[in-house]
Amino acid sequence: MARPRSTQADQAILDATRAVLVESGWSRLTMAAVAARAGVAKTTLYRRWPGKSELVVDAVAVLFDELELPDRGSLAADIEGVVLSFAHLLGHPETKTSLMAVVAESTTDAALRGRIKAAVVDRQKRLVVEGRVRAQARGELPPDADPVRTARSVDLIFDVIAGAVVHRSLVSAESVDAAWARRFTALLLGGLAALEA
Amino acid sequence: MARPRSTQADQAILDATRAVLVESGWSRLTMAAVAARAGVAKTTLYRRWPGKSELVVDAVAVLFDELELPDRGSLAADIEGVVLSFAHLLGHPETKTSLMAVVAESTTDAALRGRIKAAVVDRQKRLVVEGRVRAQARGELPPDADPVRTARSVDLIFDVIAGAVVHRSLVSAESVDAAWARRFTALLLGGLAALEA
DNA sequence: CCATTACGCTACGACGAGTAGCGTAATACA
DNA sequence: TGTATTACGCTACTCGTCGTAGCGTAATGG
Repeated sequence: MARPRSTQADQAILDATRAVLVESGWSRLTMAAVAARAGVAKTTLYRRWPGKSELVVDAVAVLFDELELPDRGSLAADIEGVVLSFAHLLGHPETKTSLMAVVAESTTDAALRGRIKAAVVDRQKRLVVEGRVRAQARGELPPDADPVRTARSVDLIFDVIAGAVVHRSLVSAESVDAAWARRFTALLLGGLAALEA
Repeated sequence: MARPRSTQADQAILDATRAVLVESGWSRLTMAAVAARAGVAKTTLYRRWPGKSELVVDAVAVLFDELELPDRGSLAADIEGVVLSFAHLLGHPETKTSLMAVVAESTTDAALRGRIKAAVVDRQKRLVVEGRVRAQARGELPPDADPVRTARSVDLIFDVIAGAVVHRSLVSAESVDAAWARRFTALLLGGLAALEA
């Protein structure tokens, strides 16, 4: 029975966060700058988010939603495709910077860890599930037997794909190009065959 | 023709950095605290390292040197072993916190990226090379043919192993236990067979 | 013994996180 | 159409940390 929060302000703040992130990177992103850019008071930010990390997680999570899995005709082509689009996404400064920054913060903050898991990790596992279903329809993979076993496989594959791409591009600091994607896919496909056997 | 820098102070500073890291984590690690713990003046830190990130990279790099690859009799057992010891290392707060923190910083700092690559990544690739040589001696893998191809394989395998373990334990926030290591190893071995074929 | 450099110390400026308090605007509900 | 209730903007503030300046002192090579 009172004034509700402006959803318009929410949107403006998240947009502004991404914009400032692109320009300044994580370390030089200040709450004051976000507030100014969004056209709201700094206090409004703190009324909605506990701090910088949480704000950035929410602002960045949607960026990963642009990842899709168009049907490229074979499991191999699908994997190569998603590897390359994930790498492309990680090429954007605001994505890599903020993803790593919030992951780093999360190592000493359990609540933040949960937020990342819900907003990014669990949301993107859909890609693995989708690719799997499609491959099964094509007859490239056997149908699911045990649901527990299936869930474990999805988790494993997700960590292998996402982990390898992130590690190569951000830690090893080497480019994820078509040639690398092809070799990685060959490795993964061979592994999948062994796993399902 | 003058007073040289105290190497003893260098050591004390690096030790202190690790100690403070354990107690406070990255975000609450202050240069003042490190200086106090090391028994030196804060200015002495800045005379040697440009900032916090560079100091922490140097302090943490040596932690990864404790990783070894004892001969467990088979390639599968060797991989499982190194996966588990890497996961164990990442279990220590100071390792995971500082590794992620410096990687995050490196996304906007090319010099730091180079420092990490030299001090951590390139140093630890020895593990992959060693496991590979050992497996070849056992006849589990074919001998090297093309050196370029070999180098690419080493890079790929390194990113897959390190990436998957880091991603699972730090991003997905799930534990890397013996069961997971076994499944991951099965996947990787299957992939290696396909890669070498 | 002397020039040179490192070191410890104190003090300081700059900046950003996060909070408090107040007046005002917007909305649900009666 | 009021009226209670809550969001909002604004200003001002505390607090902590980074990074630097300047100075006197200690250690070392020649």
